[in-house]
Amino acid sequence: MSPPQNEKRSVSLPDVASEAGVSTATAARALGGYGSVSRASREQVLAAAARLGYSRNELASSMITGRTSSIGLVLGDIENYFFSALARSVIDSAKARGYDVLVTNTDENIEAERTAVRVLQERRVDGLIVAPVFSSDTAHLARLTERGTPLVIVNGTIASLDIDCIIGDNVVGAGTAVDHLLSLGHRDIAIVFRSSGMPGAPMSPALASQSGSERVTGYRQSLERAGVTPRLDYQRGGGLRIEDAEIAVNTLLDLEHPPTAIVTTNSVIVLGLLRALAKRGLKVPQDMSVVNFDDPPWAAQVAPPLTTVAQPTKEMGELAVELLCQRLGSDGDPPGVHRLPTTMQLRESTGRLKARRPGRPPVK
Amino acid sequence: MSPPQNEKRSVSLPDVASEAGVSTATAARALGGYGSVSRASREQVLAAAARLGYSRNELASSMITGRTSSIGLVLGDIENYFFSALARSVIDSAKARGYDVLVTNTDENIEAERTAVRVLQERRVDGLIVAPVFSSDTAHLARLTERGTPLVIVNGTIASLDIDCIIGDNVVGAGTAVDHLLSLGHRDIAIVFRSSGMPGAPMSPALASQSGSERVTGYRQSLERAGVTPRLDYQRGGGLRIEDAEIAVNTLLDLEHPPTAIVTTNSVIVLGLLRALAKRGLKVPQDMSVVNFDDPPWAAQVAPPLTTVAQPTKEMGELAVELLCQRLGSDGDPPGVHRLPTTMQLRESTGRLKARRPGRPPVK
DNA sequence: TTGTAGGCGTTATCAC
DNA sequence: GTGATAACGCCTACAA
Repeated sequence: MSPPQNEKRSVSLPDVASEAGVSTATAARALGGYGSVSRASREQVLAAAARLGYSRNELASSMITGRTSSIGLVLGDIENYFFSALARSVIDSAKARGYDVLVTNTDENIEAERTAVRVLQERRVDGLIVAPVFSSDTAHLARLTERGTPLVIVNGTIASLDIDCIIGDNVVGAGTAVDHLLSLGHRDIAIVFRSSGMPGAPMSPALASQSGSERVTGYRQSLERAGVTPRLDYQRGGGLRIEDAEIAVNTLLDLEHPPTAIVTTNSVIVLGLLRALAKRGLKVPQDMSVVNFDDPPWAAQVAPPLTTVAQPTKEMGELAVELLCQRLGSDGDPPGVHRLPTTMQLRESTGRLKARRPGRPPVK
Repeated sequence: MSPPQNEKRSVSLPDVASEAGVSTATAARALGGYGSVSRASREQVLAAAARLGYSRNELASSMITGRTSSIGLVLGDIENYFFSALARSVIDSAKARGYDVLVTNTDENIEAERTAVRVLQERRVDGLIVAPVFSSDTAHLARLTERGTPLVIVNGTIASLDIDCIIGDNVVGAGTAVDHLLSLGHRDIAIVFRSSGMPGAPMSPALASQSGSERVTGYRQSLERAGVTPRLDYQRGGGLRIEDAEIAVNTLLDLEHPPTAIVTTNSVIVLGLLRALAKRGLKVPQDMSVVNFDDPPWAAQVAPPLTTVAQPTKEMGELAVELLCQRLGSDGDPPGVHRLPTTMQLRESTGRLKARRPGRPPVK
């Protein structure tokens, strides 16, 4: 005798309609807020819906309208500050425009990325924002655009597709970081980048992400401008986890001629670096200067506060959603690559190079 | 003349069926991997699907089967480490069981929570995991369970509903933190908790979340056990943002008799605390002992490494998904409250109380 | 093993 | 303003 007879078929539009004494069409119009409905009927329908505990089935609605009001977000590693900040920004921006977000984590695994894209497509998301694992292995992304599903790339570019790409100015950003270290007298500058291979492995384009590669490029170019020849053994893959990065840093510290400054290409790597230094009792910046790519909230609060290259994560997320919505509305400028500038946050983890040998006074 | 005639109707099951020269039923069976299909037909269908670039419409499928293979996750603030770690855990666990996750952020706003729950329900998620803003304002959650939608609560309990709740042992956790400070000789111990009101406002149950309130309770009980009367002006709401927490801490530091130790109830608040201390040149732990609730990866890497009360975020997320899946399968134990133990991470941000007045040597 | 036909819950298109 | 009715794309008895 109770209306909410659980575990049965849920109350649907015809139920509401008959309860309100109108047709399903009228009920749909009243509940959907479109077409024209008389005041009286609308109130009848709304009351009936409330009485029955009606909940509109978005699935059915989407099947008809062809849109789900949802977008898919495919990220590499949501534990990395860059991606979590990006996720936050995308979720907020999307909500402001009436979209929900389906978040997927790939762990920088191309197979996971392919699966994610397929599943999201099967869910008929209206559009996708993807931080791609590779900028070359993109058949699954090409298929998306062929089907006409709007796609925006973040933290990478896809040269073969005519779509919007948003990426930080990694070459310049890394360059300014190295320039800064050079200006402090450092010459033995290393870089530890996120890589999919074994931690400690030397640089190889296949191991690093596009962003990572670009940052290494900026690093090299800056050194070469200063007349310093980049050493391969100063360019190490730091793996994906804090522990991996720690191992990679240790291989650097164990070199016969260890670096005096290290650039890290993300916030996971830098934690491994700090851990490795702490375990050896090495002080920052006295024994080692450190610059990190990305500027998480805690960077300013560690001791010493970390000098970083900040990316405009919030703007990137907002722009991604905005561009996606332009495509959804089929208005907007032709797609292209959006390079967003980075900003150097000068704090205290970088110091002037001191002479290595005791007896020679530190340069002042 | 090209097969992928964009902006048209996408290729659907009947298209594949006719291309393969079989009925839609056979095509559906071949693609869905159920029923019995002859080897020959299956290959025909699969080939046709690949040729046409077929992508199954999960929406339509879900309408028939009644399940979407997706779960909704409603969180307070994904920028807070606790929630982002929880999200990561839930997303991973859910994927392992074949579910996608719809993540929503409420910013601890009850209205946003209501909307999120409604929208997710309209999307027909198979179940929901909610970190509730309030443990009392729960009509929208009650409606869910009435409809029969499985629901698991994290970081809170709902006494009025017979559902699974997962929550850290906040009273005990905060108690051990304060016990530790007491054992170091501290008596003037303050606590700054996440609150929705103005930063710096004194404790009020309406301002703090359930977890926050419980942590304050543990704090008070520990003090009282030690014969110390809790002071109201040592219990401050820290708002939601780092900047708010900084303000709250400043009101503490400006007291005529400021505390010698501070407990913070989450990782956003503690960053505000560290910032406030740094700006005043106060050293941790020499001038101020600090314990934080939650143990983000950077806590061990700041200087000094932070003493924290760690929650088992990974286990919480896994358990939430597991319990939800039990409800979905309608097997499993009767629902109840799962209190997960916290673990104290003793590091270096807490030190023995020094005498305040110069002249008296610090206690050693 | 295969095909036919009905239905999931909504929106859209018409007449009325 | 309102009400039949036909889609949307798929699953699933049931019959062949």
